Amino acid sequence: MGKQYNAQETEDKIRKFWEKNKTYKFNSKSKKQTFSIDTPPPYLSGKMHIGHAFSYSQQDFIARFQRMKNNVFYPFGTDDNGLPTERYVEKENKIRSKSMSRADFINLCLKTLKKMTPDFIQDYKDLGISCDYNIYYSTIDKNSQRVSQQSFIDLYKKKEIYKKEFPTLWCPECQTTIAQAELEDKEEESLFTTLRFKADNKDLLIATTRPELLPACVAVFVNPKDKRYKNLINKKATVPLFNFEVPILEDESAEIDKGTGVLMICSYGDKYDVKSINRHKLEPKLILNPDGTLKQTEYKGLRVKQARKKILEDLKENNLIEEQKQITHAINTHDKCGTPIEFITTEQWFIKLLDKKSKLIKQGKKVNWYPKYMFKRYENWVNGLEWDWSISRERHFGVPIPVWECKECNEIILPNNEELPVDPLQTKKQCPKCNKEAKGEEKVLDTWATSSMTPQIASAISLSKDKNLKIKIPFSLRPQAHDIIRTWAFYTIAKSFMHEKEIPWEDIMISGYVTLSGEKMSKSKGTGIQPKKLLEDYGADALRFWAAGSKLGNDLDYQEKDLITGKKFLNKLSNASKFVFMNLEDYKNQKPKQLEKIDKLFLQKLDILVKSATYRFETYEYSKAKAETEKFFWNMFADNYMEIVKKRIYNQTGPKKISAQYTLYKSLLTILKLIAPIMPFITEEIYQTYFKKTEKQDSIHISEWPESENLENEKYDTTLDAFIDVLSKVRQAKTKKQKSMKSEIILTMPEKQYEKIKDLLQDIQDVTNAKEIKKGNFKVEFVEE
RNA sequence: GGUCCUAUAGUCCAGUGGUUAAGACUCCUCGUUUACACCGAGGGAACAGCAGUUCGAUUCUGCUUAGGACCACCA
Repeated sequence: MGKQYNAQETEDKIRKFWEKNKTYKFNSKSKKQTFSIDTPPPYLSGKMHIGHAFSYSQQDFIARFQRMKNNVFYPFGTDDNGLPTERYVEKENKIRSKSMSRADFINLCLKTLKKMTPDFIQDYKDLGISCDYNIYYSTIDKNSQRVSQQSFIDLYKKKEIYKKEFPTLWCPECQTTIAQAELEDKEEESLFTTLRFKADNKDLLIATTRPELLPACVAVFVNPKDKRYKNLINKKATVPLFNFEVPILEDESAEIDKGTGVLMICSYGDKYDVKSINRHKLEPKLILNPDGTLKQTEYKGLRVKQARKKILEDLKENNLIEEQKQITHAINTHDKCGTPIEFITTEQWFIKLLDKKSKLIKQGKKVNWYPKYMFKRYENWVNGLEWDWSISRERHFGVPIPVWECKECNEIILPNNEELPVDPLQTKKQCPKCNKEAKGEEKVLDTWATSSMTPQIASAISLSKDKNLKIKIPFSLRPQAHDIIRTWAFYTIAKSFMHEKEIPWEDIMISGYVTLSGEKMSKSKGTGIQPKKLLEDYGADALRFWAAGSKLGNDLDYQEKDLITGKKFLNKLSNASKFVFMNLEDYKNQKPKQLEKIDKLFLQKLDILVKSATYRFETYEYSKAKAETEKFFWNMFADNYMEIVKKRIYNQTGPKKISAQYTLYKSLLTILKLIAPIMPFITEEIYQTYFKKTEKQDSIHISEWPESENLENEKYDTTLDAFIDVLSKVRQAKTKKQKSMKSEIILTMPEKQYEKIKDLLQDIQDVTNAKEIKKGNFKVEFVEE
């Protein structure tokens, strides 16, 4: 090592060392307790994002800490299921998925994924994420498909799954059902038009933003308390332009002062319509095709927006518009493509959720949330659920729904466990009842239906590698970001509850976001910050150092200066280690019979740090562990202790020197271990360079976490604090006089102070370069040359 | 509109019912070359506002303001 620490070079070397030694391989024979982590599988799309670097670093801090205490099960997966992958593969291969068979398209996806996966995973390895990459799954691989299909079959048998024709949230762009969790608000400009309906030969004014749904109008609502319309109740209204009659009904949900107080119910404009139509048992008029075009009338074939425009023109021509104004309002869109959603009646598969809301909240409560308040978000979401989980998707790429339906008697046929994973479009089945051929289900499962099984998937993978190895549910930990509490965390809890009657993990840690000048980073903002570039410029340790800068769950502003600080820390650590071992050449790794008092006091301080840092890591407060260790190292160890022992090390021989050497060795090793989870590369480098020959373990990351020596009963000795106080005063005096720290002095201190540190007089003399120490009023005199 | 989070130097970020309110970057002064100028010593600089609880509030409570997240509304 030179004077300056070269992160890039070292990290490259260390990375290879870990790979060669299989440092992070899960040890199935270990007698230690297993700490199992339900690693988030990232979407395999493009390069690693700074947000990923942030949250994966945070979970890795915990994984590495636990690895030094327990046996860590830390798999790695990629989420290759679903629309983003489908889109990516279509683009990459310049094809349309619907123009080929499902099996062919899945194969193409798998081929494309295989090509890009290694590069993608490399980013995580470069960051030092310490997964066992051999315990790898893709959410579309055979094992995942099997687990996912088993889940479907199990829930079907438990009568938790049903099929129903129902107006569901529909994306006309992706042409598939979506779940409530996939909705995203979007502000949109819209025309708010007040139309002239007719009732009792008079105008009945109704406002709407969706005139294209006029042909689907099935009723008009007014509030029973609304005096204006009382006489119209149960009469008929005529729909403008289309000239058919609909009933005027009273409904308490109609708000008197909203719009004109009258509203039209169409099939279906929004979920309010869906509910209203059900409540009043009205016959829906379905006018939308799955591709978002209109069915009937002369507007047939027009897309929603085109139809709206045309109908408005025609309304205007016929003088049926009373008023029109521009408004902005929020509309629900599909989070994957931003297309406004519609309600379209199709036959879909559902998992029952609404019947177990309170039980799911109870399950959520059993999980330890870090930070605690994140549970509220879970609870709010579950309380707000309005639909069961629609799990079928009209897509090509995904886990096939493993059922056949008899064409004759509609009997549902399930596959046997040995057949899984199965594609019902590839395998033919006959109805056991009527012997007729059954039709394979064409739909695939919602991606969350599969990724909500990650504990079971990872567990199955490990079992396939080692027959004796069953990773139990609940896992120890789920790490994830807060934006997917309502999806990933929620669905996983729901699935484990329905399958195992268990919580999926004991703890859940939720990381915050990376912000830029206080604002949330978004893909649209582009953000020129690429982890890859940062790794090249500053190294993974520095990036991780930054990621350890905010407490769990908090957002953190990205600032380049924090990486510079990290880099400085690396340099300091590297240099301090160099100093220590320069002075340990004649040290035989022996514990001295008698420790010098100041060494003992210093080790006591170190012990307090160990205790605190351990507690911090155990409760996921890695940022505090890091801050405390960082401060101790720089201030206590480097600036104070090292200065204090310099002279003794240089000039003394025998027990006094050995005591200092022992203390330096032990404290440096301890500090390295405490900071190793945060900065794995440099700590490994120092360990390999200096400690390896005397320490047993091959890698610092599988070495024992430092034990605190249980000083509870021992009273804390404040002598060292008093000592440092004196030292600090002397330094102050030297600075004021603009003298060198090495300048020789005569030190006078009060009786009380003198008595307090009387066992450490030699040390204070050494570190302050005092020629003489006297009692009296505090005074620093300089010895002139 | 509802729920939740956040508010500390120019910037980022700790922490506390009584503290000289910590650290980093920046700024100023000085020092230093047998670990380190990516250094050392020292200095300057902060508890959003208003009320309440309290002997005492930056810390607890309420409100206000600002920012953020999630949800709802979208006639």
